[in-house]
Amino acid sequence: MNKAERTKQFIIEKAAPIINRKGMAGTSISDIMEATQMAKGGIYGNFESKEEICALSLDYLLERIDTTLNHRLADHTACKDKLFELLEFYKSQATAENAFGCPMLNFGVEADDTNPEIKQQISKAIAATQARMSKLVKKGIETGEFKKGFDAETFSIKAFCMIEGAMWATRMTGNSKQVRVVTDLLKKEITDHLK
Amino acid sequence: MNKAERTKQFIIEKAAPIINRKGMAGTSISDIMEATQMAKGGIYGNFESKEEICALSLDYLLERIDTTLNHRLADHTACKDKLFELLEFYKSQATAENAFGCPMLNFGVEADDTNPEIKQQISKAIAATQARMSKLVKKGIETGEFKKGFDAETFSIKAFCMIEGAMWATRMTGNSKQVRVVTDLLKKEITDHLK
DNA sequence: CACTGTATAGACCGATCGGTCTATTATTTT
DNA sequence: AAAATAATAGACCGATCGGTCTATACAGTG
Repeated sequence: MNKAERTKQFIIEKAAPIINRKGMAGTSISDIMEATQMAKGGIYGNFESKEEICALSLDYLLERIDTTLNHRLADHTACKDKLFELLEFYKSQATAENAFGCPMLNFGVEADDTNPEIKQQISKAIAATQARMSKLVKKGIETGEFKKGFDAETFSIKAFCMIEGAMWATRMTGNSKQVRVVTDLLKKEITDHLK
Repeated sequence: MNKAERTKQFIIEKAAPIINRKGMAGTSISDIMEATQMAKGGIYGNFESKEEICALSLDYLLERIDTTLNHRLADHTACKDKLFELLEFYKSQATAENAFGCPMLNFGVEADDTNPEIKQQISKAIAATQARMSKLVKKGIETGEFKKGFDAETFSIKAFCMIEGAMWATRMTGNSKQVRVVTDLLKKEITDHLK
């Protein structure tokens, strides 16, 4: 990584959490200047536009979640344990002090009706997230861990929607009950499908 | 309603859908000027600030959903039918051409971490929405329509999170499957709890 | 119809927006 | 170390932001 690439990465790492928190329209270049302690020319020497910074920030946030999740799931062998770990991860994200909501939801809600490119990024991320869960269920069936009646696709859609909705509701109401009820229900459903 | 009140209402009715679509930060006064065909002085003669317009727009959107839902539910007597109608309403909102996502979600995501007043409005709306479902389940148990084991609070939390998540996911992916799967699952759960 | 008070238009304000450009400073390469 | 190249600072740009103010137009009342 040469200087330019390192600087680019540095700016994205500083900008991404701010954009996730304040939104794309709500974040100004001066916010990013302040966070990076760089002048405007320094920023624009590395990016074409604010839009590009937003898109790359979203990529960065999504990738970070993906790798974190990959590492955590690798600690377990049983599909049930992997699914449980996944649920715990999202639950912790909803209540964590330093987390400011799911980037998919945050960027997606703003991009809807205004930014087709970002919307496309989100659409892919949703598919990938649901596919991860679906694969875990399917693999669990293959290995004989889960009953054959466990519908992978239905479960992954349901679980995804419930988790996203619950993380948001918990943040809004300041009440962790929402996410707790949801993760408990999903855990029970997984357990019920164990052989 | 005198002139001032009528004008105020008129502005909110024009502004609310725009703000719901483009966001609070993403909507400018000039957008509202264009939609209302009024000059800046005309707008600011009726409101103190853009913030006030946003807050009142949110109130308007929430109330409109509330009254629409009240009317629709009044068409049915059985709690099961009321719950089904409620699910159908949300489903139609997710796929409707003229709807631009749930105002609770749209405003809430943006207000999180930046606008405590709006966040408070959303928090109350979430509680009211869940309470509506919870009451329908409880009433159904009282009237002997539902089995006693139907947990009203758990169901309302789960259903709410699933619906919000699914409406959003359907809008993002452009695939109505998300909301279809979710409403079907919830309908099945309701049916399963019929005596 | 005239009078009076309210409501609106639109010029105007300073601040800030995203973005550009050049002089200067770092970093590489020789 | 010197020369060549890449990267940054910050003044600057026009456009637009939210918001104010006053002259004018309108509505409601006698």
